Amino acid sequence: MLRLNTETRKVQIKKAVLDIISNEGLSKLSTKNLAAKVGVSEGTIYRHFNSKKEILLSLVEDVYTNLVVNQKTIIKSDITPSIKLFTFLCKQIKYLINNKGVTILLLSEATHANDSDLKEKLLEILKAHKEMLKLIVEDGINKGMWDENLDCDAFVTLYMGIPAILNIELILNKGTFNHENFCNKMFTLLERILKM
Amino acid sequence: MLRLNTETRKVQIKKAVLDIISNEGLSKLSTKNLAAKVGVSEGTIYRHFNSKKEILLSLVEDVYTNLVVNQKTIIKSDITPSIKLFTFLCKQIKYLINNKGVTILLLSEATHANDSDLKEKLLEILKAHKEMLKLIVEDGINKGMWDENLDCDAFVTLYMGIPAILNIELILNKGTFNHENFCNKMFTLLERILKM
DNA sequence: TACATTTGTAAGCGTTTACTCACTTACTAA
DNA sequence: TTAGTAAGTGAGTAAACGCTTACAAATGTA
Repeated sequence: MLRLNTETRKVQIKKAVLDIISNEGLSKLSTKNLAAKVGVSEGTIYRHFNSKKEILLSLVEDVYTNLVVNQKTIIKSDITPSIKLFTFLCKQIKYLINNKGVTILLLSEATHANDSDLKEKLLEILKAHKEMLKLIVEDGINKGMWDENLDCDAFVTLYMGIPAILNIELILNKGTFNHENFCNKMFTLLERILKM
Repeated sequence: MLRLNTETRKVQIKKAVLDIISNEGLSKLSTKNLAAKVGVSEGTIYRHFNSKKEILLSLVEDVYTNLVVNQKTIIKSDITPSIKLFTFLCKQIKYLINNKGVTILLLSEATHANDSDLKEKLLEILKAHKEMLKLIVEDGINKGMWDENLDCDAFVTLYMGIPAILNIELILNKGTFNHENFCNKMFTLLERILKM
């Protein structure tokens, strides 16, 4: 009977959640399936979390920390808007590829989660991304590098489509998909919109 | 006891499916909930379809007919590539707004449906859209209207992000979202990419 | 060593799931 | 009028769902 402390188990459980979501889909995320994936009994899951919903909430909390807080350091850094945008895109795509389940949570559950707490948190993450991106674009315009006539909000919306379509692209180009290549191509197109 | 023929009921049931998906989410699409929405008993659902899966398959078949086949008429029509692209975008967005559940099916289920038949059909619709769009772009390039150095595939990928992010935008801009405005804004950005 | 605390388990709880079936009701055509 | 058929019903199924609990085993501390 292997015994691990609750912090270690919590990490294991949340990792297993993302694993199940990305490989089997949200509908297969049952507590039974989850326990099996971690390698413990169902009771053990409830030793460390009070409910299934609490697991997802904790997971989304982690996403906020790892993705949003991390991205904020890019905004603050002292680099050109162009490199900022490129770095922002690359970091985001890299994170979402390494945590595929997150994209599904963000885009499926945010639109109609049963639980409004979870939905609110997920929308917060999306809004935070849009705001950060807007800061980068406005910075570039103010510095006279990008077109001041650009519709900033529209650009941000179009940008957000990139993470939204990522999972589909991963399936359609299975095998040949290249992370860096993808980022470069998307950035090239974005630059064409921004340029004066 | 209201009696309707099977064709009428099938239409009702599939409409109810989209209704539930867009208003309550995929997880609430139970046969019990579905029967209640249609206003019949659960047994009646199984009088017209053999399984829940069969309902979804038939629904996706309809989407292919109504969306893909319809879009093909745009490709064949005798208008400039620019207007073709705009019409293509508008028709697609309009359809997805009127059938919100379709977007969720297309993008959530296509990535990890349990049923591979359904997944395959959904991916087919996505591929068909990409191919049609590619034809429009290549036409524009060949006619010397758009930049020949453009990465066609990358453009198509970026475009597909628009329907992918649509549902999120509908929630984030609830109340103020305007269909025509959205299409115009997105098209303006796309044109900036395409221009020489 | 003694004992409290933390972690893990197996069995089982009530509810919901997709689906079935024996039966009833409405329509159609001979 | 009657017989055949298509459509609808309500009670039921086994399996899966999220979750609980009584108890056992490992660990920390005295």
